[in-house]
Amino acid sequence: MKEVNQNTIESVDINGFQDDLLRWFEAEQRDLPWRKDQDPYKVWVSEIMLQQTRVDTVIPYFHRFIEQFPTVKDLSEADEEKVLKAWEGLGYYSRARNLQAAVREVHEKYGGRVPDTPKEISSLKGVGPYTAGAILSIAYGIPEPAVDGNVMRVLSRILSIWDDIAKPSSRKIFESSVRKLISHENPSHFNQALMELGALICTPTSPSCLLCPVREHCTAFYEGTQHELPVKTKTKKQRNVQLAAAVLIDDHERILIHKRPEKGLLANLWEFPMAEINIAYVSDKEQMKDVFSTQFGAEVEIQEMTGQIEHVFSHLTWNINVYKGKVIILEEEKNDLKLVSLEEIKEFPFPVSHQKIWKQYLDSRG
DNA sequence: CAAACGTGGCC
DNA sequence: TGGCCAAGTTT
Repeated sequence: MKEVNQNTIESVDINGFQDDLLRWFEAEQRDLPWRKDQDPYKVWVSEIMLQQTRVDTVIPYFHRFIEQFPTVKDLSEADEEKVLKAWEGLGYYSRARNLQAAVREVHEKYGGRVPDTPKEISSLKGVGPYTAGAILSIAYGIPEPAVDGNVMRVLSRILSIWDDIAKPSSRKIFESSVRKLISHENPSHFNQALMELGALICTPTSPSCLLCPVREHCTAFYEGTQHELPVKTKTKKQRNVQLAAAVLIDDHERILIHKRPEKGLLANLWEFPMAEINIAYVSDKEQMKDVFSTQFGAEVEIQEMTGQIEHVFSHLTWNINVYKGKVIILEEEKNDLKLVSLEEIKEFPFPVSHQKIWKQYLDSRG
C-alpha cells in the first residue's frame, strides 16, 4: 500500500546526508572535461549540451566546441552556420542557436562576464530553471537548486515523493526539497553529487542500493519501494510522415541543397530537397518531378528511387523515399537554395536523417 | 499545461 | 523490435 505524496524531509538527518553524499562524490566522481575548471562559459556550454543528452555523447562535442569557440567573445563573433556545424548530430538544434544568442547578449550587455544572479541568468535564451541553478552553483558556488531528471529520481526515492515527475508542476516540489537539503559550504558538489548519484547508482530501472552511500537516509530503500519510484506517466505515441527527398545533380556535378526555415523542426539546417507526399502517390517518378519542380522552382529529372529511409524523432517518424536525379534548369540560387560542389557540401550542417540520405546516394554511385 | 523539439543506446 | 531513457526549454 503506497502512501500518496508522503514527504518525509522532516525526518532526514540533513548534515549526515550531506556528509555522506559529498564524501562519496569527492571520492568517486567521474573525470569529465567540464570539471577541469569552473569557467562559467565552459560550465554553461556543457550544461546546454547535456540537456536530454548522454555524457558519453557530449564529451567529443564539448572538446571540439571549446577548441573552436574557447570564449564568450569567440562564440559571439562566429557565424551561426559554423556553430550549427559544430552541433551537427547532437540534436535539439535550437539549443545551439539560443546559446549563441545568449552568449552575444553576455558579450554586449555584460562585457563578456556570465551573470551571477538568478534573475539575470534566467533571462538568457535557453537557460531555464535547471541550467540557471547549475551555472550558479557550479561556476559561482551559489546555493540554488539544479533539478534535473536525476535529481527528481534520487529525491523521489530518498524522500518518498510520489508526485508524477512528468508533470511540470512537480519540479517546484523537488526544488523546495533541495533548498532544505543543499550544502551551503559546497553547493556545487552537492548539486553535482545528486546528479552523479542518479547517473551511477540510483539508476532508473536497477538502482544499486547496496552500493549507495546514502541508503541509510533513503526512505524508499527502507520501505523497499525503490523500484516503484519515481512515478512517471508514459508518453503517447508519435505520428508518421511520408516524404520524398532527392539528390539532384547539375551538369557540373554540383548538388542542390535547401536551407530549412528558421523556426520549427531542424531549423536553419540544410537538407536535400524534400516534400511531404500523399501515401497514395508513392514511387511515381513523374509525380516526384512535379513535386520538386513546383516546390523548388527548378526543372528536374528524376532517374530512380535509390531506397527508403526511416528516421525516428522524439515526437514523429519520417519515412522518406529517396530519389536521384538531375537539375536541368534552376531559376536562381537563393539564400536557401544552393548548388554546391562535393567539397563545399562538407561545410554545411545537415541533420542525421539527411546524412543517411547522402550516404545512401554515395553507395548507389559505387 | 501539453506538445514540440534530435539522437543514439539499451533491453 | 519498439518503447524508454539521457544533466530541459520554449511556446
